[in-house]
Amino acid sequence: MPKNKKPAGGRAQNFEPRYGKKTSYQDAKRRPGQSSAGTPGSKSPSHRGYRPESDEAPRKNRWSAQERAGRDEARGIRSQARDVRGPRDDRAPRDDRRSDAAGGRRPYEAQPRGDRRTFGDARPSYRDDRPRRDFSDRPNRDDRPRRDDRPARSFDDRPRRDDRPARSFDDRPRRDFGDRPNRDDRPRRDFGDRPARDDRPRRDFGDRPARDDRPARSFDDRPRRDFGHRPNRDDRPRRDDRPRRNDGPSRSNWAAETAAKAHQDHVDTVHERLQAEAVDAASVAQASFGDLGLGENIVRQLEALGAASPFPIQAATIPPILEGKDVLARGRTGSGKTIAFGAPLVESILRSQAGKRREFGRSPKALILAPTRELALQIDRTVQAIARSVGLFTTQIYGGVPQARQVGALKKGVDIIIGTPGRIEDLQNQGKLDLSEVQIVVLDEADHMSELGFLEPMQRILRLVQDGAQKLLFSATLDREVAALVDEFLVEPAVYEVAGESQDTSTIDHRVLVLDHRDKAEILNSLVDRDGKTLVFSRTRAYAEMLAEQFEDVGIPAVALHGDLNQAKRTRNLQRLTDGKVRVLVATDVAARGIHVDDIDLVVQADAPDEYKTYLHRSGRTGRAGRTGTVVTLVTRQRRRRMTEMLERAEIDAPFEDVRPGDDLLEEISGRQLSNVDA
DNA sequence: AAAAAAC
Repeated sequence: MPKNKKPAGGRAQNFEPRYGKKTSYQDAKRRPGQSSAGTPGSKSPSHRGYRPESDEAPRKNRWSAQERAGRDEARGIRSQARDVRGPRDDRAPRDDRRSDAAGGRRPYEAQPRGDRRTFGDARPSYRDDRPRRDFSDRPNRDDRPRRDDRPARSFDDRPRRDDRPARSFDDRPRRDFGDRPNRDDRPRRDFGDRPARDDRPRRDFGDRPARDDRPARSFDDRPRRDFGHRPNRDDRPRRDDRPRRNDGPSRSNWAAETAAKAHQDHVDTVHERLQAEAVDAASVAQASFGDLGLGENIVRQLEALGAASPFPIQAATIPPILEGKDVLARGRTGSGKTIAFGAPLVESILRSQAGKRREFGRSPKALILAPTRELALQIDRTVQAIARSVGLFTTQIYGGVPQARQVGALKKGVDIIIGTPGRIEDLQNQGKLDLSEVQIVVLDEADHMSELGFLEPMQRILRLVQDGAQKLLFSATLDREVAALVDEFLVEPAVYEVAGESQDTSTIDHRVLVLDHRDKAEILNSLVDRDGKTLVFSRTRAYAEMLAEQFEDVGIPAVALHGDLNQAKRTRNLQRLTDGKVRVLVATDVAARGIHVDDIDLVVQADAPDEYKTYLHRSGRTGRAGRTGTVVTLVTRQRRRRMTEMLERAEIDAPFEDVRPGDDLLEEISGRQLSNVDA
């Protein structure tokens, strides 16, 4: 494990910020349809709204870190080190807590479960241990005491909706492109006018001919392939200086791929650049965050977050980002990408604001975009902590929650916006968000943000930002798919990746179970009936929901995470897994990318993914920061061939094993992790 | 084809 030099600082991304004093503001969670709204929990165990008295006190912890952070943000409250649980020290103790709360491992049958969950929001019934769950939706009740201090906020913002001008996509700016012939040949066209071109060696637009042959963009081919034929070779001179390169296994793989699939075009260029820089990353691995150019406060905060010294991807990207370059970076899952862009972003904004007053109502100077709300929340947890260490403010702008709080924060003035495309565009169109002063834009999961449904919104947003703004694109699977954005918005981007990050050096153990469809349910039950945290992926929302119910039916506490749930439930269910209140989360691909939960040691793909990139991202929910983890993919016999091909594209070696209910193999997989006693 | 992202 070359790049995991400091697994110690490992979970840098999962720390929780210190929360300021909590306020009782909870309108975001209260739902109109909530039946018990306003009344205290029932004293009767049989009542749907039952809430044991003993829950009262501890209940406060129910608020998720992000909710609290968001609330504080809105109220402009400074954090006060009142952490109930330290940033990352909560991990160890949490396990213990878990076993208590969950009652330890129990066989399916053993689980006493009250009435079947009624589906609405509350499926409290079966979990004796967690009655308050239902209340989650209505936070108010519980913490009500606080209400006193703080007037409850009601959806005052709601009304605005009306005044809100409808968003019409028609007026989109991109029209300009009309003149560009490019779409087809798109990439180079732009560069033609751009001066950058000249100095920019890696762009091999010249050879682009490849494009032609490759009319359809296939996502299948991974990006790296490209490197093989990349013309860049020219700039390669650097390689000499950096020895690492050679060792980088990834390189050779790419070369091989390239040879096999030389049809790729411009993207290749980008990638090539990556390799070259990768060497650098390694060479600077010994540098400290301070050496890389970050200020004292930020360095101290990073340390508090568990990031004592920079990971390779961080060492590689921080300097160029501080220099103001546009950067493309690829670092495999769990390699510390959030800090890689978050820390230098804060440092840069800080420098640009040096000597200036923090004015009320100032427009945001940086924008960080993510594909899902959960990821946006998670990124904010890291970036907000860093930003606040130097007096800068962040706010989350994403959908599914009332706008009021977000708009309120914007009115006061924030420095960094972290959010999802839809709401950002929405508020911008309403005139409540001014992006004209944005100096740095980050696209996390950039390749995903360049896919069909995301590309146009991203283009519209980027066009609202001043031309000179710095652009940073990050992803574990960065490939040519980002070309559409790179070509239009980036100038001479530097590309980075960490050498040696091949799947061979991964800490993830991959296996494929071949089964009969009729045995699937039973086999899944066996796999998730374990002590460690398990993340199960399904292809559809309906199946995710169904599986969660199925697991609960056999006594295995489980929650679901997918787009059919309201944001409160999504946030809460993910938090439950993070807290360890449940050890099984069944999710759609909404949780495939970026989400970091410590200690997920088993990822089960109830439905095999269709794309190798999806496979890599889902797998990446485990084995983070050098930890070990297992990924099990269930396939029927008919799908073996497809699965084999996909694994090849992902460059993953995984044994295929036939399995039937009751096989020891299942126990081995499910029990092997963690403190298993059966072993 | 599904999922995600605004209301």
